[in-house]
Amino acid sequence: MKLSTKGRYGVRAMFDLVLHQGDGPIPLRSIAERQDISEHYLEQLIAVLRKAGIVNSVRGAHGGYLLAKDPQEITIGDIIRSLEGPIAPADCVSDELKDECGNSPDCVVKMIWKKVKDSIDEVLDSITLEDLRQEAINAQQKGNRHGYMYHI
Amino acid sequence: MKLSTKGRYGVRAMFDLVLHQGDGPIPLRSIAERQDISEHYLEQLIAVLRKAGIVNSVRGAHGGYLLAKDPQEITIGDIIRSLEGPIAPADCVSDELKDECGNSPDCVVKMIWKKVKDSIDEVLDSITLEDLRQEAINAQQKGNRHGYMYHI
DNA sequence: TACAATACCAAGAAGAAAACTCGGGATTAA
DNA sequence: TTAATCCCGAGTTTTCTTCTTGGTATTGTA
Repeated sequence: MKLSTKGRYGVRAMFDLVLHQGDGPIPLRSIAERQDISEHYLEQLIAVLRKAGIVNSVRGAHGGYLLAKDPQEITIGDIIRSLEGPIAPADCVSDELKDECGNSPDCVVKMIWKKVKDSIDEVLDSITLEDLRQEAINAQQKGNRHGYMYHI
Repeated sequence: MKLSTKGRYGVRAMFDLVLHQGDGPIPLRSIAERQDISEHYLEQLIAVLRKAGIVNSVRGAHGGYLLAKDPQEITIGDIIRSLEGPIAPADCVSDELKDECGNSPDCVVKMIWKKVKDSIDEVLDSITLEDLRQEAINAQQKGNRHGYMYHI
């Protein structure tokens, strides 16, 4: 039940982007350096986020990436689902994947996975990039220099 | 964010056990056959559950496995954490694993993982084997023959 | 006492998935 | 024209999952 680096790196990269909002296109290299992530690997991840409509890219010199929407319209769930696929502890409660089990709506065990899935979705969909930005600002104003550190 | 077969098989095996409570020790083979799980593989999983104090074993002919506690005292969280380790989307919010990040209590990204972890734990710890047994009985009484099917 | 049915144990094998790495091509501001 | 950037596809390494193999130990029963 651990997220892969895709989801974790992706969230950190988007957090980095929202903190640098307004500075024009942010080059991938600078995100990768600040977050200590392999540049080429992050490139693959951000390509997915671009295709999902979460970031826009600007090519050429002085190019980079920008959030494609307002930060309050991008949820952590959007980011993670783009990169990791549907959040589901078992395939039988995944929106996309078909499960091979009988798919009885009353399966007792399936109800467990459904509850877990719903609770994760609820948390992830309730947090936006704007929320993160605000929290980072608050932590910083409290004098906590590490408040906006970029952790795994 | 998918559970491995360890956690999923483990829950199904324990669900199987609680449904056959009172029938004396249940041989692993019969659980494996009903649940369509490799017997030798399930053996490894149930060994973990035995060491965690969730099941007891009876050796020799007519031996098998029994729940070690009352079903209302065994939560799905107990089963899954035994088999999969701590439930945490990232190591920095795992109880057992040390994380290499700065471990700032105010890390904005870490707060996300913490919320996810707490919400999963809350769901899994709120469901006991007795709950599953009751739901299986209810589904059966409603005439739903598949109500207690053993899904992934 | 023999034997069949069980639990218990350790090692390894095959495959899949994760986590990168590499080498280039296309675009654009200066 | 050049340097900085995005874009793309393929390959590699490592780790993890999932399951298999081949046993040994224990115990009820005929």
